[in-house]
Amino acid sequence: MYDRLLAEYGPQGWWPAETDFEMLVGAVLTQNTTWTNVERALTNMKKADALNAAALRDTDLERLAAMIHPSGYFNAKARKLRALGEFLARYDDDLIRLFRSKPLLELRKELLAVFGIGPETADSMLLYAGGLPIFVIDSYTLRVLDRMRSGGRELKYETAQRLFHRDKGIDPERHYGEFHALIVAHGKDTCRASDPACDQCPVLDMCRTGPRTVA
DNA sequence: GTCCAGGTGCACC
DNA sequence: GGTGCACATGGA
Repeated sequence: MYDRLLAEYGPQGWWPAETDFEMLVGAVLTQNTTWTNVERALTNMKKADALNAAALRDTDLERLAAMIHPSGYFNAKARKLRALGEFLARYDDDLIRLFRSKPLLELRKELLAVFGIGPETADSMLLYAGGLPIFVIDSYTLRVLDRMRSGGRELKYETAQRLFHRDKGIDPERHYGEFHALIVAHGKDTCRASDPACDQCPVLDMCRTGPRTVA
C-alpha cells in the first residue's frame, strides 16, 4: 500500500510547517477543515505576530478568533489554541524540553488531557513535531481500512493504529510520517465519503467493497 | 442547494 | 462505551 501510494503521489514531505510550533498550531486549526483555510488562518497569525506560545496565551480571545476565522469553528479553536499555549508554558514554551520530558505514551496521555487535543491531533504533534514513532489515524485512514476489510464492524482509532504499529514491514522512523501523508493525498484524490462502493479506485485496487484477501 | 474537509468536547443513555 | 449534536468557513 505504501509503495503504491508513493509511486502514485510522490513524497509528500509532511508536515507543511516552517517550525515545530507552527506545526502544533496547524494541527489544531486543521481539525475537520481544509488545509487551504488553515493556511489563511496561519498567514493572519503571522501578520499579527501571533504565531508564538506567548501570543496564544495573551491575545484577546476575540482577536484570536478573528485571525483564525477562515479555518472555521473559530471560537472553539481560539479556546483550543489558548489551552495549547497554557500547556506549553509548563515547559517554558520549549518544544524540545516537552518532547524529551517523558516516555511517548505518557506524553500522549498528557496531550490528550489538553482541551482541544484529541487522538489524531496528539499523535500528529508527537510524530511531526516531536519526531516520535507513533502512527496517525484520520478519517481517510479509517475509511480506506474499512474498505479493505470485508464488511463487518468499523475500526476504532486505537485498533487501526495497532495495525500499523505491529506491521514489521513499516519502519517508524522512515515511513510513519510519509505514509500518513500519502493516505491523506489518496483520500483527497479519490474515495469520496459518499461513494460507499469505491470500486473504481485506480491506485489501490484493494480499496473496494466485496471479498478481500487483505487482513 | 448539497456535500465535504487531515476532529473534538460534551451531554445523554 | 456508544451515540448524537454543536462547532463554522470555503470549495467542489
